[in-house]
Amino acid sequence: MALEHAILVSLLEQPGSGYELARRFERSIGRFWTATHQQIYRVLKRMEIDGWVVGEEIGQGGRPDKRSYSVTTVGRTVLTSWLRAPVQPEAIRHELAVKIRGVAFDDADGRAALIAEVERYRVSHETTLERYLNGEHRDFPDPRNLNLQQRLQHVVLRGGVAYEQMVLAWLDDVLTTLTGLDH
Amino acid sequence: MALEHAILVSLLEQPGSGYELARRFERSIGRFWTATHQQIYRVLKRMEIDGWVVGEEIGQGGRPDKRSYSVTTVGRTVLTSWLRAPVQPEAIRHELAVKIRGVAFDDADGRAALIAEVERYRVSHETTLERYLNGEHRDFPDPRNLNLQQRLQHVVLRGGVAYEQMVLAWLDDVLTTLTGLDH
DNA sequence: TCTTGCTATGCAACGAGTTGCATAGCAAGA
DNA sequence: TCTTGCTATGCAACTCGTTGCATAGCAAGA
Repeated sequence: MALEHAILVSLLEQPGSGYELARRFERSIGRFWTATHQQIYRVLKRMEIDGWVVGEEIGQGGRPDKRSYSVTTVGRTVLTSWLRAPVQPEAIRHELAVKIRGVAFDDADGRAALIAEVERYRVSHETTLERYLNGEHRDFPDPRNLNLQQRLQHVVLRGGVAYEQMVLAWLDDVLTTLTGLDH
Repeated sequence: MALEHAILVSLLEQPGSGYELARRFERSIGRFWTATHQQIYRVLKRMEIDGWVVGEEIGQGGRPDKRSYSVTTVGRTVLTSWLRAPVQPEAIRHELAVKIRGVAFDDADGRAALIAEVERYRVSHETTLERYLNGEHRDFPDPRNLNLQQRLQHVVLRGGVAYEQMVLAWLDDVLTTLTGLDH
């Protein structure tokens, strides 16, 4: 129910095609709301029928035409009324936590394999954190001098940074615990 | 695809009925993997057909019979092979982050409403953190003296605590940012 | 006595999300 | 020249997850 709203926010920040939205979801918005291009195309079509967005066919000579979407006043109204609705509690699904508890029922080999997995997983989170920090330096070089939209984007990015740092610290705790099992 | 595995872990820790599993998912396992009773009943049935678990009908005189499930050797094998598979990156879906970015396209009223929402949301996370800390004191009073299973459960719980503390700190950052917009 | 709430399981319908595949032309490099 | 990869959109089939409803008896309190 909320993909629509994430799309509205993204299109208000910058109009664009389904394809462009899909790429943004891989980067910026996708940090806190994932979606594939399939979902996005399907939802965009429904949103256009409902009058939340309008698509404009743009021929590009050679390449397939693209439909660039922008938000209508109806769409804006939908968004603002959603903004005033209660925030739903997040549904956390952390596969690694299940695996950690599950490894109690595996042997030393399984525990060794999990340690290797956690280390690999740790590297990917380290990479994500670096990407966030680079983006922060690039997009917000002077945090004291930002407009309203940028300040809001910045505080969301700081949330991403805090999340990654927390995960890394916890993964260290996990590794210490796992290696300490066969003391 | 992973609900099955969360159920296997939960049933290995303690066999039980679909109903009991649903309650555990509201508490312990549900911290990092949510599921409703509907999902659990459906998946349990499929798991029994596939031979991962066996159900034993237990009459209780008066109340409806319950089916208590436990994990078969097949189920254990399924679990251990899943434990050795790569950890999938988590799909983060954080509605509040979308709303924060969206509030750039709303007026001062909308921003005031969001501040109230964030405060309400903060209280619920404070409650969750307290519940975790109480559980930690109750279940792990002497952290130096735990068996393997308890040490693994403890490190997962510490992850939950770290997550809630991170969220609370970030929400304070969000509130400062939001109230500072109309300086 | 009547209502509320708990244990215990389940159907049916729907909506959300994933996966595989298909089309189609252009650009860049091996 | 051939392959790979990118832009750009979409169908079809499937699985996952949610919501509303239904049944049924017991226990506890108003």
